[in-house]
Amino acid sequence: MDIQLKRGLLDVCVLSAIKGEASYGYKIIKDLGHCIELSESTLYTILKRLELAGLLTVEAVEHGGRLRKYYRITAEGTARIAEFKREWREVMSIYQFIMKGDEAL
Amino acid sequence: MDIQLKRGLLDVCVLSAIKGEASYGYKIIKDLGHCIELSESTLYTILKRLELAGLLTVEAVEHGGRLRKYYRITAEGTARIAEFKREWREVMSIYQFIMKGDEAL
DNA sequence: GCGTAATACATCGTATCACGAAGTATTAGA
DNA sequence: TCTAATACTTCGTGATACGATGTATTACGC
Repeated sequence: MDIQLKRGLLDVCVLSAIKGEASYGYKIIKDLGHCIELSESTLYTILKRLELAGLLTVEAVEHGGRLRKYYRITAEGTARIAEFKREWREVMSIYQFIMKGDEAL
Repeated sequence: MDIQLKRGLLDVCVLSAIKGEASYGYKIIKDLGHCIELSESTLYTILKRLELAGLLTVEAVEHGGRLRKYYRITAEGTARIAEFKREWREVMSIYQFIMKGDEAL
């Protein structure tokens, strides 16, 4: 799918992927793979950005001799999802505009 | 609204604004203003990009002593809108994923 | 035992793109 | 006469998705 179209969705997708329970990079990619594909470099960039913004927290955990970073959503992160939900109404009205005059919406 | 969220919409919005009849920059901004705001620098950048991509054609017309560039959608431009329509199904399924587990969708 | 895939995270450079700032020019109205 | 509206252009910047590449360990097939 179009990269530009993904841009506004990715951050919130990642937040949504950890909103239930803490998760880690590799798992997030697998979980999201069903509906939206993203590369590792993209994900880790996003995770770092979201951490800096305070939307999630990180906790490194030893797992089978390997390091695993668990990401947990914060209250700000949850608020971001709620904000997205509000913005979505605007997005839909733009979609309506684009489709205006088109048969079979 | 969030810039990232706008990104995937802007090009198609502009195409949609000229899909009925040819229009020019200043008018497109006014027409789109109802549902999505964009600055002049943004619009003219988009118009040039869409022209280079063959999604629209330009025709300069003298109007009241001033130059006015009329933009007209091409078959490729119309196809782009149709493609967007198809992509939108994917976007909606991503939206469903984000909202999953949320009361009151 | 050995090679390969899977797991797991990180960094760098690049291309795309929306936008503010600033500029040019004309016309209409206060 | 000054300002606002009309109309288009260019430049620089910051944000960001991604491919390429690198590092390490574990698990599995042969």
